[in-house]
Amino acid sequence: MGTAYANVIIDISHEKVDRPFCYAIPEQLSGLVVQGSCVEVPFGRGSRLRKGFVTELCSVPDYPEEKIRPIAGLIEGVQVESHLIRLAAWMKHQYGSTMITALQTVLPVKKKVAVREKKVICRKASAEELREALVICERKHYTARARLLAALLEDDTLPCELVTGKLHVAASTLRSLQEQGLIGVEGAGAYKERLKERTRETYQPPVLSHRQRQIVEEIGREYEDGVGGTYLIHGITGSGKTEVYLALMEKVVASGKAVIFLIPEIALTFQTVMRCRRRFGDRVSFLHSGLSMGERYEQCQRAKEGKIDVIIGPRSALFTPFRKLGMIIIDEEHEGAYKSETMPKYHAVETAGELARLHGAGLVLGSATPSLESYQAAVTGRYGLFTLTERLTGGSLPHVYIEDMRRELQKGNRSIFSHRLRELIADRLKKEEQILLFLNRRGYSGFVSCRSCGLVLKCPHCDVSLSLHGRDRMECHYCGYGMPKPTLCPDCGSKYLMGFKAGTEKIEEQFLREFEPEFGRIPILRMDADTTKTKHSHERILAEFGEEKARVLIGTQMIVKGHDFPNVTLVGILAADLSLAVNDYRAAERTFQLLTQAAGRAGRGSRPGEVVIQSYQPEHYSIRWAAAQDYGEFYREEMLYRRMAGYPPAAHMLTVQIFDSAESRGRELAAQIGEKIAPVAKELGVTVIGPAGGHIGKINDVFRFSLTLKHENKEPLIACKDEIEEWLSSCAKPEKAVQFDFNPMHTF
DNA sequence: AGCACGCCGACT
DNA sequence: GTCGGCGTGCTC
Repeated sequence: MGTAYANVIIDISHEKVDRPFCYAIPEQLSGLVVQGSCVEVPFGRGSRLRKGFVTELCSVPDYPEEKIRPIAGLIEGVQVESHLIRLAAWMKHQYGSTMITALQTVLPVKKKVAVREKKVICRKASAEELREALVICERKHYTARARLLAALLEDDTLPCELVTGKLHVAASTLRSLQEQGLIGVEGAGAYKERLKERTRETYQPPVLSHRQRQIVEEIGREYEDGVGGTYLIHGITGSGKTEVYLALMEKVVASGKAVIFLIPEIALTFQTVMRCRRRFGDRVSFLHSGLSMGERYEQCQRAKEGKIDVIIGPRSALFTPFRKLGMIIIDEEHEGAYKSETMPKYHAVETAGELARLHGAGLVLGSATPSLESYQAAVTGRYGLFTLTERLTGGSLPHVYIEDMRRELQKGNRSIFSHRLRELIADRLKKEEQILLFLNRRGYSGFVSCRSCGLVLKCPHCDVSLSLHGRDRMECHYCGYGMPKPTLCPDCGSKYLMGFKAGTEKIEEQFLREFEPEFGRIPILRMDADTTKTKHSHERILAEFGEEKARVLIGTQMIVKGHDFPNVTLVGILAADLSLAVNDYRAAERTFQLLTQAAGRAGRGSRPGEVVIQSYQPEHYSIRWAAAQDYGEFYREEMLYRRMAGYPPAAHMLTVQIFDSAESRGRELAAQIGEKIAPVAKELGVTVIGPAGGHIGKINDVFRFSLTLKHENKEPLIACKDEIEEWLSSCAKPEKAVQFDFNPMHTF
């Protein structure tokens, strides 16, 4: 009898009860009640039965035993929530967090500020009866009732929030009036049942290429056979992956099941939205960060009621409560954005795998530069692998030049543009074709340093340098702290305090200096953290460039993701190796992905493109294979290094992150955790590295420490995590003090 | 959410 | 005093 109790989350839409309650499992239900079961439980003063879901089974109640009531009954049938609860439990186990936190990330938002299913109060009796009742109420000084009845004599239906709000009528008053049969409470849904029967435009899907059709047919066949497999579509940029996704989506929707389509948030372009709208009409829904709680709630409702077939959104779209899920599609599967930054730090690709398993659904991953994890799974046969190697437009792959910047320097070229890039830029400026200049460095913004003593101005709250914005303002990218740039060095008093401009800004300056004398005024757009601060500036800049309002676009990563500029025939990649400099096991992979993507931006139209990669270490394999557009060779070489060093996906890794506002206390906690797991780790053969200070020692006045655990398999690492979690709960540490990150995307 | 408890003002 | 409205807080 190990599981005599069950934690139950009551199915009421309110924050205050948005947590599990403990109930006893009666003997006749023993064994039948499982995680995710839908049960009836007595809740609240009057032992009214309410619907709830079992989140956990436990043997020891965490509540005074005499107050625990038994579960009244089991509701049969699979509810949408059952799958989500089991998914939450899986996430808690895999990534570490409390069950409540896992549930909160998975279960649809309880309405809170939501446009609560707008209810209306309506008159149920005749005006005559109402007037009589009103007279009685006035005599008895039932002021609230009188107010309501008087209002109902004016209008026979009133919005509920107006009644309970402006008229100050309590819910209990409403109920007693309802029992008297004077009023009725109705959902507004029936009230304003205006079905916008949007006649779906007769849509002609584009003709698929032979290869595209092959992929759709093969995955489609397995889908119809209920295989529930996982597939990786490795397709170069412009090879038409999206059309494959859309065709698959249509197949699944036609079979009566729903599709979840994940995209990295910034990749949701207007074109994607329109393409889906045309095919799925109002049965497709989009999820993005701009949605209010209410809108999100409404989408969940629509999904639950089966009014939506397709949801498109970032990783959180995974938790859309579809009753029947047929397929999950993840585009740009390698993107770091699919890993959650908050607890539980889940990876959407792995989580999608589990969700698909629970539903017996298919999982389709797509990328031009698959993550090593997915590609390994594909080549070892766990995933079905499909490749798309031809550009749809028929356009050939761009010609790629690698320029060794060390040699440029030897030849006396001290400019940031190599000789070849400069020639090609001049050529494009003459031909009126567009140029993309990509600086391979995220968040490389300017800093301020003293020429006299070498001091770099740092944020007082974080262990990072302040970046220069405009002429004389300094800001911290991590905590938002800002201050004016001092005129004198705060350390040595020297007046030679220099501001170094952000990378993109400097390139713009140099570009103009070198080319304006010859070509006159050149319209340039710049895209970086500085120019994309306001809300839609990101889209605006890309749109302007697309409309050819500028000849040149200079930017960091954000300019290379999924945008088609047919008139771009030259891509310059400056400092290709900058992303290799970071101390991170994924650096080479990220460099390869960025370079491949950037190169893929050239020659998407009818004219062939050229790409110049400038680097100080052109012999590096990630640069060489990116230039050759050879993913397979890159994969082989990179896997060799990962295997040698024991990094994912060759092995598994867990970073235990420790946060504390007091440095010594944090260091001590890290040491304690290290001691605590040492025996377990030794027994399981887990390698423990650290404790060590975080790569950035302090962010927002919170100090950071970490331990890194490695093992060939994931299970021993999970065991270590469980051990730490158990110890932590026994000494009542705040929940956020220790966090777990399995197979991290960045060094901590 | 929904229900009880308890305080407060107006009446048999 | 007592009745009922209305604010507050708890529900395993």
